[in-house]
Amino acid sequence: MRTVAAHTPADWPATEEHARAVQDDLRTRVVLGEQGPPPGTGRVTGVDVAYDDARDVVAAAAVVLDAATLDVVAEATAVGRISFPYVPGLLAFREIPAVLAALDALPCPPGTVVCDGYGLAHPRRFGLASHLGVLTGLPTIGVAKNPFTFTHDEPDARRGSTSPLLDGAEEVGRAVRTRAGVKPVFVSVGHRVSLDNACAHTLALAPSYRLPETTRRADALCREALRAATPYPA
DNA sequence: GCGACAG
DNA sequence: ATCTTGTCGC
Repeated sequence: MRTVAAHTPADWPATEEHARAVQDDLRTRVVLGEQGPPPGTGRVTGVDVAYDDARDVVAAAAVVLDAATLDVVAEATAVGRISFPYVPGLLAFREIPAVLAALDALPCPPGTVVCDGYGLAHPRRFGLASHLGVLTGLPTIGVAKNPFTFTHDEPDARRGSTSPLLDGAEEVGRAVRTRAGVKPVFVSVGHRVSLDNACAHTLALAPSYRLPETTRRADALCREALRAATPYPA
């Protein structure tokens, strides 16, 4: 497993206003017409990020799984300085530099990338998963643990049931029940994947727990990387 | 103006 | 995200 240094690009937005302008520019490049790779085939990569705000340290992890077996095929981590404060709607600017570094450190192609957070389900329709997809060209989906500012009806209690995630009358994603009787996860399209396919991927990746194996593995790994790397730079 | 708000 | 032990329940 490889650990690399993550660097915030020199032209990274320093203000919320600038960050929003970047989103409004990049959003035009999201590809929505493709269905994306079928679930259970090829590789699927989970990415996640952990923070130590007090020490200004961020750690990202990318974990590649065999989509058919959910076995870990490869892992990489990246450690750096925090590139942006947490602002609802601007999460990508906080997570992306470290995530890109972790993806770059992988020894193999990531396949479809599963993000912690949203894609299209976003105030400007350009959440973390969409942003990462546009920057990498990879198929991406967003799986979030909370409904953010959106509304939804409770899906049926059985595993596999879904209900629309709504911004007013517009379906921006779906609440997906990955475990019977347990709070659903909130799935949205990132880039080059349809919503139906994103939901199918999510279910295929979560046979035993609420969260997809991709995010569970990436979450555990980035926390470990944060513990091992603090403080940074050493 | 106030409250809500992915991670 | 992060601070944090035990505890109730399937």
